[in-house]
Amino acid sequence: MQKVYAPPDIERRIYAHWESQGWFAPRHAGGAPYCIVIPPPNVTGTLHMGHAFQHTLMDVLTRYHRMRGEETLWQPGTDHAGIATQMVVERQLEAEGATRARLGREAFLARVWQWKAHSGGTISAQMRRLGFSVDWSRERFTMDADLSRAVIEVFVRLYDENLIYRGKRLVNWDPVLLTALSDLEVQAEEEDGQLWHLRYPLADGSGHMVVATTRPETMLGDTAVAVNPEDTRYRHLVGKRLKLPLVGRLIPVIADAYVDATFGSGCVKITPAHDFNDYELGLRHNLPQINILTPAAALNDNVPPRFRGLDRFVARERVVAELQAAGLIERIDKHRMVIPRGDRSGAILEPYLTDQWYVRIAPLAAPAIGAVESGRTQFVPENWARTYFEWMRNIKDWCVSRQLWWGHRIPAWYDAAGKSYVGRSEEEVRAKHGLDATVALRQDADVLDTWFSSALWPFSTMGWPEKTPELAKFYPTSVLVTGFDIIFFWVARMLMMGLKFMGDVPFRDVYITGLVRDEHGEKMSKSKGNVIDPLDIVDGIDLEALVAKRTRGLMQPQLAPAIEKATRKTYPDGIAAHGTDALRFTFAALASANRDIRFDLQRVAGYRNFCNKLWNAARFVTLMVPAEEHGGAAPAELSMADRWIRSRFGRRLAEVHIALAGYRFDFAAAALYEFTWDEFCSWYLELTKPTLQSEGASEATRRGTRRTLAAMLEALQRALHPLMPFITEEIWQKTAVLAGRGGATIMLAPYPLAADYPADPEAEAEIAWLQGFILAVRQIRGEMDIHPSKRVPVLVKEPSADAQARIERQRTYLERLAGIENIAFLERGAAVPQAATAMLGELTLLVPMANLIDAAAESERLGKRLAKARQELDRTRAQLGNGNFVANAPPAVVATLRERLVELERTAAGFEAQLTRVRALQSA
RNA sequence: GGGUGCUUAGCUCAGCUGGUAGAGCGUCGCCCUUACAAGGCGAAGGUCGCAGGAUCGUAACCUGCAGCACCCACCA
Repeated sequence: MQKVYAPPDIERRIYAHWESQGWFAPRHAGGAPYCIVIPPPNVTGTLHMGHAFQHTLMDVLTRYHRMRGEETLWQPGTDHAGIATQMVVERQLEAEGATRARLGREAFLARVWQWKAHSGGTISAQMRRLGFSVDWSRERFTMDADLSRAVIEVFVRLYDENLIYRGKRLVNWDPVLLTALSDLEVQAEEEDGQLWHLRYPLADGSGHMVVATTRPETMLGDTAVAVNPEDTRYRHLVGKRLKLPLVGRLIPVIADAYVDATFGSGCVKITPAHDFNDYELGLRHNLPQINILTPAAALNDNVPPRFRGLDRFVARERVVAELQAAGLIERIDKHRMVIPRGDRSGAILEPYLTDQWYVRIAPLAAPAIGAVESGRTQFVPENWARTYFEWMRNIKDWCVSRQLWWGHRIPAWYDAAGKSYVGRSEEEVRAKHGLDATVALRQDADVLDTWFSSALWPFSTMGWPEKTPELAKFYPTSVLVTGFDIIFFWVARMLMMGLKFMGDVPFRDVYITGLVRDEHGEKMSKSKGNVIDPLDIVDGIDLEALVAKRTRGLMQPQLAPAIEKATRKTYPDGIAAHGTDALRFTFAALASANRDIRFDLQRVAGYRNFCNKLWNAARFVTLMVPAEEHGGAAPAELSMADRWIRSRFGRRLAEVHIALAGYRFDFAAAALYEFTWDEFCSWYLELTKPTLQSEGASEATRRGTRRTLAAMLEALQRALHPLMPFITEEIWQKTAVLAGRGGATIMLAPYPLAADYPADPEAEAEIAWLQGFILAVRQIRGEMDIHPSKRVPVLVKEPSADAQARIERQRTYLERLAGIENIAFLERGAAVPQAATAMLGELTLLVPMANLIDAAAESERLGKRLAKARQELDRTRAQLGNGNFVANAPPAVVATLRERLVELERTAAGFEAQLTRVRALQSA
């Protein structure tokens, strides 16, 4: 084995092998099914840190359950991501001087498919590099033929049950993308605006009313002015008419409780076609709806000719200017207001009157609420259920039609009169409604919201509406791992659709991960220039390439210099290669509950070092254990250390199993890290050296240690495998044979069970004592700056017979690990030499000072120790002196404290005695 | 206007059902000791945001406040 672990070549080779062997596919081995469906990333997208993070957790679960013998499927696939993908291709066209409209629908779609074919493999290539064990043979795409069929089937069935309808109403309209959006796609942002106070003259010339508005241009579409019915200032005006300025239309003054008399002037202009509240109010009062905008948000022909064709913002200036000129603006206030923007385009949205398809959602939401209430699906952490309930209980009908080309075309056809027919195909529609070939039908031009198909993902990927064996086995899936940002978009909708069409929840658990942020806690985004490609952490990237990557293709190129500067500052040397396993372990270790993760490259470096540590531990084992060790009939005997490490391993495994059952990846990672580094490497490997390298031990004991060494290394690889698949496979391939274990791959080997490593309290107590002894001596050495290669003598003052026996038993280990030349006993009454002192239970350890230790330094050191012991002693005494405590605390707690008191008193007394002696020496 | 999360060592974070405050990184000291200098050994460093309360006892439970972050929401 190489001296330093070099991940890149090893990782690529291993993954290709796993995949070629078909080991990612579910295997029937008698275990229960376990299934995760991947949140399908955008097919043309690239893998970002959030994906890498979430996929790591999914892969940990997948590999863990697979190793436990469960029939495990991680279902991969990608999403067509309607708007996002269409926008990308349109931008490409724009760069070529072409447009979607000029190309035509068919050619445009061909172009998108072409782009998908070209860029669609990026994500899967990245996923392979990160070791994710998805079953590629089942990869799906939301626009595959069978998934599209599922979409149509769902649409038609919902329509047939009157759960989908078409209607003309106000919708959130994106005037740049020229499509309707759902409520969820609206980003409400607070921005600075103005509040214009306009004078509307009464038609009878008896004065005017002042209305306040943030959108003066919409006055051209006003059809009323409303006041609160209780508002005594205006009550007498209700029923009168106003002459709408610039337009001349007569509009009524109406009363409606919606109006807040205390805001603005207490009078509200009503524009039913361009405001959600006004729309509702207009319906209540039978007001006309005058649409004054074109789809691109310019003024249309329903306004006076001089305004026609003006963009909404130009029109605003014109309207304000004309009103101003006419003396109809009372005042203009600054005003903080909420502006709705499209989440993709960033354009200010318009409430716009159009025909759209809607899902009647309340009947679907009710059972989905019930499923979470009853715990059939559980959120982890559970507080996310509150967020879910909050939204679900106030849910509104879902606008599912989009005026795009890229997506699932709505299965509705219209005759010449505009009557719509919904069916699985034109043929079905004609047959069902008796429409022969002479009746011209044209299919609805719109497509469905991307999330409509995503909502079906847990069953559409498994062959629904057919009754497939996959559905029977893997539905409901075990857990969904995703971010809070798509609880509404996706999680809730999957629950609704799953319950509706499969009759059961789509997943048992929903594990909500935190967000991956940059080193300053900022959200990562291209425009901030703080994104990191996970593969750059894995394989490394030099500074120039990183700068280029971050500044290329910016929406706002003027940000490039700042981004470059920040990047050069944060990564002056670029990013070193850390390997996949280190990155994955980092993600797991940072995945605690309820917290975003602030990504810290230093942490990855730490876990890369951990990989190297593990690697070198494996090298040590290969040097110590000969290939022919295993399988021999020769007797073997376990040393205390052998028994100890097995016992410790069992305890750590128990922690890991509990942690993973509760999605505490950080706990699992910590347990394995600490076991590997602190217990296995720092203690156990060191303890094997005296056995294997010195003369004292019997051949049977040496054999026992060699076998334990090999067995523990092997089992440790299996325990670590879900977190660090590559290095563990590599080590396992090289060393499992030493433990008499074989197999084609570690990924199908059984996950170690805690029960196979039962606790051994005797060994744990003995080694704990041994560690205490060694640490005590090392502390003296460290604090006295004794050179590591210098061996020191140790005297044990008046040890009991038991202690003497113990020391004799462990003498070799103590001497070797603490750098002791020789341990001797100081009999009662014998002269106590000048020495540095440590207290270990009832034992006083002395390191004689001759030439080694400076009396002043030891005096200072003892003083510190004594002060610490006294401080604790005081605290313990005070607590035990509290009658209430003794009376009320559980007896076990009191007893423990009493023991500690005795211990502390002994320690303090020992230090005190020694301090007196050292001071005497000093003054002498 | 509702709601959620967070506040613990210089930094990033653990701390499960209340019973002597932990880790990683960083810092300091001594070491290239034959698995590993991407390492070994030792050390320093914390009024657990603030204020009340319940308790024998709280970083942890309750209440209030402050700060930070985020989500939802039709006040023109």
